[in-house]
Amino acid sequence: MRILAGQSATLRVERSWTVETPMPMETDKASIPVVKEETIAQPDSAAVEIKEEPSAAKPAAEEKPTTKRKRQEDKSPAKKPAPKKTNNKRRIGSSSSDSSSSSSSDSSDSSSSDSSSSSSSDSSDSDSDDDKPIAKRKKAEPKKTPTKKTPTKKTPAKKKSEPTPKKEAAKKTPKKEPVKAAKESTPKKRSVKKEDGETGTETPVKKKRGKQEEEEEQYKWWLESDKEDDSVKWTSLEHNGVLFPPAYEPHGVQLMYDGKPVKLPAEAEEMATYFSQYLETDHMKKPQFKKNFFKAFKDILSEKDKNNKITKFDLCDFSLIQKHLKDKKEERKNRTKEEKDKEKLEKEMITKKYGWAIVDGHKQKVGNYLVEPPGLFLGRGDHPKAGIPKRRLMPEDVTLNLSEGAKVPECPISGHEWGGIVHNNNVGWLATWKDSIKPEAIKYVWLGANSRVKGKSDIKKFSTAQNLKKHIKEIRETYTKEMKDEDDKIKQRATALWIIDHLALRAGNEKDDESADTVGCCSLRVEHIKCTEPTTIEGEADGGRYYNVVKVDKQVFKNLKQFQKGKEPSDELFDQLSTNYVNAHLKGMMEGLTAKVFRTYNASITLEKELANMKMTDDMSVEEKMIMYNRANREKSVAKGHDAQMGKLDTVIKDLEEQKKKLQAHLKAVKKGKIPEQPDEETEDGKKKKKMPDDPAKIEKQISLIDERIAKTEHKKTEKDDLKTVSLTTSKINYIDPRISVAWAKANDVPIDRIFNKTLRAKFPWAMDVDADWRF
DNA sequence: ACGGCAACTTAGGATCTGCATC
DNA sequence: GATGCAGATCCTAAGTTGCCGT
Repeated sequence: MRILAGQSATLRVERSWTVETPMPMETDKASIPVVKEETIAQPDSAAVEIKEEPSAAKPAAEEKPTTKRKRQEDKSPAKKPAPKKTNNKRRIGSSSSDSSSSSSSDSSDSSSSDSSSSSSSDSSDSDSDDDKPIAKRKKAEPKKTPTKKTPTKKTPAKKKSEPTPKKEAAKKTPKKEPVKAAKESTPKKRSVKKEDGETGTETPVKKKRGKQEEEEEQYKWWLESDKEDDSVKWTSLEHNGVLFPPAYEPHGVQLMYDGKPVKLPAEAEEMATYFSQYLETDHMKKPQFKKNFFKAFKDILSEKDKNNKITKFDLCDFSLIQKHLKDKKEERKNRTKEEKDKEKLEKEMITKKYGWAIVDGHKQKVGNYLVEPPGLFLGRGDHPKAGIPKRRLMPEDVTLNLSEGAKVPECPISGHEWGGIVHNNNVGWLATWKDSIKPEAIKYVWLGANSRVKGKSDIKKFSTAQNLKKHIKEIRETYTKEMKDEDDKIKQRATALWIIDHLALRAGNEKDDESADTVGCCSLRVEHIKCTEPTTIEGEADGGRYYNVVKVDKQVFKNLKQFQKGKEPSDELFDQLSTNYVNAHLKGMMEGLTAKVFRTYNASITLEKELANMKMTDDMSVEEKMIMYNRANREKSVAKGHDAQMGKLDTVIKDLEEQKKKLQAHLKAVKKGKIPEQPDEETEDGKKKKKMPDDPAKIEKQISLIDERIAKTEHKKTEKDDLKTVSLTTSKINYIDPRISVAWAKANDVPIDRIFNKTLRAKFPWAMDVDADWRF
């Protein structure tokens, strides 16, 4: 099992966060051991043992059938597809007008471009500035339950996991919200936008293209006063649906089975092809992956050919297909400029069509508009379902969400129909479907990270974290006190909170055994915590175990011991807790507070503190200032300790050392006059292993070469350790309030683009306006 | 008060890109 | 030009949380 990722990061982090914590946990690794025992506690959080998974086969088997079944059902389109009702004509086509793809690349939206040509689009941009009003303006007509009804999610339909497609709505009653929405926006007009465009009338006036192109780029939604109800995500939504990957084109390359070429049926060939692309990856090290794949492969083979003879994985040789894939890749790399340009153009056309949605009159980027292509499931860790083929999605699998009046996008695959159309403005997704491998998993197409909907929720996240600042003292005092409560449940809760606060462990929901085995706070098991003497070493990562020692205060130490007492290693440490329970309690202490808020809060407050600690002087160059900034950030990212890249270096070193040992042994033998037999071996990736030379001098030379490489790798490792900016991006994206960095940059005259890359800037446009003295 | 599902966020591997180097 | 990298970006698995029904 793996401990939740976040956690590991946490550990180190803690150090920095110390400041704020009531009980300072100073400690650096070094110090740890020294501390007096009682105080110290060292929960090792994470020991991770990789556990082997249950038999892979079984899940696979079941899965498949399901899929199939599902497919059939889907067929029924259910739902009335198009509520189109009124007018609406499509803007769709038009929008595509030209526009620049280029723009797209740039941050926000380049929407402007299009304006020129198509009416529709332009309108959008122009709107941006002024339009806000526009959007709201009319809307009237659909009055009826327009959006309202939307709320119905398809939910009702589904009852349990029935594959039943969506039936849309069961109409759940619209909750009141919708109502509200409706009334508020009295004037609303629905998708005015398009109309405008089409008509070309009024709106255009103001839009006047000219500059607009440039200005429009930004729709400053964060400046809008928003009294609107949070639960209503839009009043009008139009988009062009989703894109499906092209159908599989058989290449005819054969599989070698037991030394003989076999022509595979297209379906099997497709599956074999997906598998072949992973031949040289770590996925091959997971037996489960191969097992699951092969089971599915055999099934499809026997379905297509009653006399299928391919039954043993070990007799399959995919190298021809692999070779073919490599050739194709090579070919792609060598495309001529014209070919590349042509492709680029095609891509732009596609983006133009699918990459945008019109939300309340504003053109906003869509996230992943391409539905997940078929392929093998790549679970992380030792996932029991790794390697199972994900089936190809068809329009029938997909439900779209758009305005009631909006035009329903044409189904991109002829002869097929959308699985359903809903009008739910209480949710932010544009399209959804069920995962074929994990039926309980639902996939979505969302608006882009820089869209209003996503941005608003980001702001909300950070303001909740800011709010925690006001309550943290009391919360900490409370749980510190409660750690001594006689009621075990409260005691557990308090202890868990301590862990969540200090270690940034995730909440830790329950999971079934069909999932990867990871744990978070509430699902920690007795075996994960080891309360040892102070001498334990910290941060030892080897093999599959992640080991970490953290100093905790006396009470926590005592409590953990108590909770472990009398339990089996596999028992839950906090047997009385559930994430629901813990979150409910948190909510009682502060509105909107949940376990994950602590991570955001701690990460943000720490950065702000670290930045404040950096002594900045006016004569520093930007470069020097950046060093300071990175150092402040590092305090946190360092927490990560061994990350993937470091792990890789470790592996390299280990491999080299092993090789060295072998050579040394070989050398010894040779010197003694016996030359050992060296069987033909194959390395994992199927390449022939080179035999070791029998000449002592050569062997020695090889050894010294290896020594050199080891030294080099070690050096690299140190360097990396030092810089460790790793995952900085992640924290910037997810946890740290961007305004902290922006304010710092302004205060120190550092250009924003030195701190935030393009993606970040696009994601946080709302943070760019803060003043230099803004404080979290 | 709980469990399950839907919706949404976050993490981290896979891929792509641009750039430095050989 | 081919290579190798690292950072940016894409993609989607795997979390969390709210809500709703029982």
